Amino acid sequence: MPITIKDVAKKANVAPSTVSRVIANSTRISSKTKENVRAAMSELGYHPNFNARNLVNQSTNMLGVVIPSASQTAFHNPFFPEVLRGITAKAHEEKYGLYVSTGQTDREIFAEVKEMVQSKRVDGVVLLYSKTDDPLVPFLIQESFPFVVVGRPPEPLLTEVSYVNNDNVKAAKLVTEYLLLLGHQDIGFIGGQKEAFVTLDHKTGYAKALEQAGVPLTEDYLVYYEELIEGGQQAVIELMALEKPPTSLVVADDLMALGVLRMLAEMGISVPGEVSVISFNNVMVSELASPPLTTLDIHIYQLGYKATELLKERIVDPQSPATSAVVGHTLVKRQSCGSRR
Amino acid sequence: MPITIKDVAKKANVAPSTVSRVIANSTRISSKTKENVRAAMSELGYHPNFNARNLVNQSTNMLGVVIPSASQTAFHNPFFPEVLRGITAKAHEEKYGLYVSTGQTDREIFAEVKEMVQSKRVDGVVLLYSKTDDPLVPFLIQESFPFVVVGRPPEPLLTEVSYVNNDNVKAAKLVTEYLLLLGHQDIGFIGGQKEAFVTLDHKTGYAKALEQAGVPLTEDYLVYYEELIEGGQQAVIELMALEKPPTSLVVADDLMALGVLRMLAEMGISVPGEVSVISFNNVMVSELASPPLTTLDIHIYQLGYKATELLKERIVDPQSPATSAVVGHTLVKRQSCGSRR
DNA sequence: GTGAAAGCGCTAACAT
DNA sequence: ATGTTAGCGCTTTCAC
Repeated sequence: MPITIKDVAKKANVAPSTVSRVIANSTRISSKTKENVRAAMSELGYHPNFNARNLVNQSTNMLGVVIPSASQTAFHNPFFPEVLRGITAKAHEEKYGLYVSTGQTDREIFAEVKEMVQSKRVDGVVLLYSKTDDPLVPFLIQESFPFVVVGRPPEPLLTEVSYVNNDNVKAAKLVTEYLLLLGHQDIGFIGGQKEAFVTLDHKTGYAKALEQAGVPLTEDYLVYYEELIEGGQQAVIELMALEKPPTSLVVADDLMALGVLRMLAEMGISVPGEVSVISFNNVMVSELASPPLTTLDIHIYQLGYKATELLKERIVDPQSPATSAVVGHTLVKRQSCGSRR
Repeated sequence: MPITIKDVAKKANVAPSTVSRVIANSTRISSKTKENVRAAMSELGYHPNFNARNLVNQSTNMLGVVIPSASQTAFHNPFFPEVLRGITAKAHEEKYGLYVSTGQTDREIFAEVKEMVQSKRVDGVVLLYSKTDDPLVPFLIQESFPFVVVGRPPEPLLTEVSYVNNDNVKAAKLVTEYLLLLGHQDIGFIGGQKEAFVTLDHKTGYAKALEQAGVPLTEDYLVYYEELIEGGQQAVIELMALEKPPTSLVVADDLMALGVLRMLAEMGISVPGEVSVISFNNVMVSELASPPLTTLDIHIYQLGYKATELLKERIVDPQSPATSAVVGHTLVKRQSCGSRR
């Protein structure tokens, strides 16, 4: 039989409400009573029951974190642990608990989110991805439930939802320009999942850079695979089999790039001697690749941290307009890119 | 104003208790009433409020997951995402939600666990580590709160707490013997955190193998560092500076081993030509090392999955005796070990 | 088979 | 500054 607020009240000779006020540290309680009550609390080993508190407060101090359905694979990509670190840090600062989704398929996840929203398991939701035609975003809007997405929502909703993102267009443009300046003309583009906004944006930035440099875009140079080692390997096969294979590669993700490097090595193609490789994310392993990967650091941790910050705002004031934040990027030059002159 | 059980009751012309029974799918409700009530529920878009339910049931259907305090760094080690995958999978099967700890220091974590236990935020706890003199285990025992540890508890508590572990002694013995059989005599031991039980066990297995082979143990060959790239690098410096440096290395963790490989490469020492390296865990990146790491797969996913299974048993029947499970290991031979003959 | 009513542990008017 | 009281939304005896 656990100790309740009533037990404390009795022990301290006050009303339950007084105890409640002491817990909330209300200013309208004399410091003497506070002392007494606190003494009684610790003497009895009292601890507030969160379920009771949640029920009356209609909130749980929990944040839901939704990891994409590819999570079996997703968790293999260091991106997720890293965003999680950022989310965790801010959540902890704000005294929020984290409820992580465990669904394995899109349908399961949708059901789970629905449940956590409608059953009020959490006060807000962080979506760790965004892709075209995702049902979650419309659902959350319709329920007018606080949420934030890491990445960006579809164009028409840009002003309606809070999100934090990199400027992926600019990012892709930058890396492409870097390759261009190194003298490369034949630049392959190894994109990630085709439905992901980040992929679309990368493509746009890549195309812009080429256009601006007056280099025609070769459709054959555009390939799309999952952000996994295997994806990178397959992409290389596809690209290197071309009549005129590219001399440099823009790769959507470090992990993919590792696959790329590996396949290239197997083919006896030297990096950066014959082919240059540049990728995105700057996940830890990119440093350990051989050669160490030149990559664009997108500040993943910040992404998570900022997202949680925005989410908190929305929870505290649900009426507040949707806001967004752009996290910068920085080029980390290592040894996978070489000059073509 | 959310829809409550009362609204449904009114709509269906029954009492709230009846609705409750329908939710619980009680057998003592006529199927006709069930139909009616369910119709009313979906028509109104009713969803049970978990906080209310939790309050009366005195449970939350949540599992707490405690990640070690080194989590800033820990999350960098793919071990954690991988156990999490296992936990997640089983939790989802059993319809449990996951509440992950967000504390950054040992003290914060302890406070957090205390809070989640005493405030009944979760029904049980998974401890993702175990080290000597950890206060969490005694605390949870004292509170007689259901929990399970991944790894092993201190000897005296072995029968009191549920845990799932590898046979780390045997594992370390195996890898050491492998090196021995390849003709190595001078085998360095790069352990992880000194307080961790896994480290102690590794050390024991290593020593056993040497003893059994009649090879004297050289104290200088034993070094301990954090399970991180940097740790591996420093360890190599320490070991290679010895008058008679080892010709092979048993490394506590793949990530460390990457650091080892790297530092060795910088020193111009070839692997496996001059020095052989073998490690534990078989985390994805070990395959991508150059040379690809020979490592002992400890089935991390299984560890998490099994742990959750045991935890569930304890929650369902808190009186049941503590149980434990041992997860096997398999040697994954790749290219970082060579013969010495 | 179904309803009435009490109560899980807490908070927040409202009263004093 | 403190006590009284009425719920929060649900489950569960106990009636009938």
